[in-house]
Amino acid sequence: MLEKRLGYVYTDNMMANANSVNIGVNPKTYHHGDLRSAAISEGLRLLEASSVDEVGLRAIARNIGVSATALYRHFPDKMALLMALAQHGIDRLGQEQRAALEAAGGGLDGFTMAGRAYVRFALRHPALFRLAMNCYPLPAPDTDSADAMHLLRASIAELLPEGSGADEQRAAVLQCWSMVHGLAMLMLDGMVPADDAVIDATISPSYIHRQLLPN
Amino acid sequence: MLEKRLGYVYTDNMMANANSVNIGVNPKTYHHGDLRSAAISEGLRLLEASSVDEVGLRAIARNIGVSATALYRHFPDKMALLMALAQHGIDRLGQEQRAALEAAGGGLDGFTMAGRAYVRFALRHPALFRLAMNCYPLPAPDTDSADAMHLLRASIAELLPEGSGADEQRAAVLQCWSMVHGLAMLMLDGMVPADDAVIDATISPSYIHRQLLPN
DNA sequence: TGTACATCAGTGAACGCGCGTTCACTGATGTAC
DNA sequence: TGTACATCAGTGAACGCGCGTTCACTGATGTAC
Repeated sequence: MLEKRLGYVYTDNMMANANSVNIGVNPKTYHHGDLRSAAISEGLRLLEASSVDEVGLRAIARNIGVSATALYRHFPDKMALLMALAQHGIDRLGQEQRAALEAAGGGLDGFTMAGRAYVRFALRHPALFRLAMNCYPLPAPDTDSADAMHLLRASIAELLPEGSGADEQRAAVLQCWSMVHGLAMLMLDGMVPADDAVIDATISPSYIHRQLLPN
Repeated sequence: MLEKRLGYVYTDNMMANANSVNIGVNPKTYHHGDLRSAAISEGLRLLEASSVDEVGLRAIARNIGVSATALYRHFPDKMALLMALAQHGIDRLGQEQRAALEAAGGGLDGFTMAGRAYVRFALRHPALFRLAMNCYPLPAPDTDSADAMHLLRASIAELLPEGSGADEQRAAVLQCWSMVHGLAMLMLDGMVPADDAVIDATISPSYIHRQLLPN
């Protein structure tokens, strides 16, 4: 029994998560990757229920049933652990956006649904979303570096009227992203009620459509 | 000498700020209000150079030259102190927006300038802005409670085409506020370069104009 | 005018807390001979 | 096949840190008589 051998006290939930995280891990480093993914799973779980600054090395280690120092075999320091959590947040957000876009068949409606999915993700995972936004590095301005960014850019390019220049495209990208991101933050901070109907009314196809009209 | 009598070690800067904060204070509670405003001034000063979680009771008291416990004569706890700082942030932001609006003579241009002022304020006072957004209570949805909120609502109402309904107005308010707020947050978090030209290109009269077109 | 006294904004010591990180260590694993 | 050995993921104790908050206190202020 793996649990016994290493002295871990895994909960079922953690094992399930750890397994999903473990997919594709090099068998030779399986044991190594195991505590690492358990830590990340527990970090993500903590982020669901707490704010970012309640998630630390000690808290994660404690909940995993492992000494705090054990984590230093897998992360150079706390920052690295948080970065790993943030990366998961970015990935999940990107996946949900892409799924929403494709479920609606792309186009104006798909783009709208992707925006709504962004806000709903933020509301469902407030601490994870905040952490991801705080940690994610500045994507190079005009490259395909960030997945979600790329998706956004491609969708906008597709929707803009023919003959639109790079400047117009850039402005449209920022306007859409800002609006969606801003709505998410305002709702997270309690300045706007986190109401589903409000999301739909604010991020609407007609809004996007107007936004993409030629100047 | 006030400084000597109370044993405070005020810096010039603090006295200047404290005085401006003190305007209108009841003379009977002047001594009382004095340390209170010194604490707030120092808190605001610290927020200019640090992140929110480096600003605490002890840090403020230390910089003022006063024991940490002294602050408990003026604030029931740390939260109350942070709330007071947040309120100053809200007030200053509102003032700068109003000034920008009026300097441009209102209308579409004034509204645009107010939006840009919002983003620039956030970039100039990142920690204060974040604190204000984190602390500020949910304004009642359709009242005049929040000053900046009121300003925004009134401007939008003025700019919307005649015959627009309450729903359209509400949506337009949220769309504008979200976009501006989102741009501020994206720049604060380093996801978009904090570039003046980008602000102007993103928050433009033509964008606002399109946004206010009838559906 | 002088004195006794209540008020109350300050003090410093102490509390308990939880954090990130370091250190020397242990003991199971799996390999080389 | 059996044994010696290197590796390295774990351990628990300890470090220093800074925090918010409490406590009993002190001493200047200004008032009532």
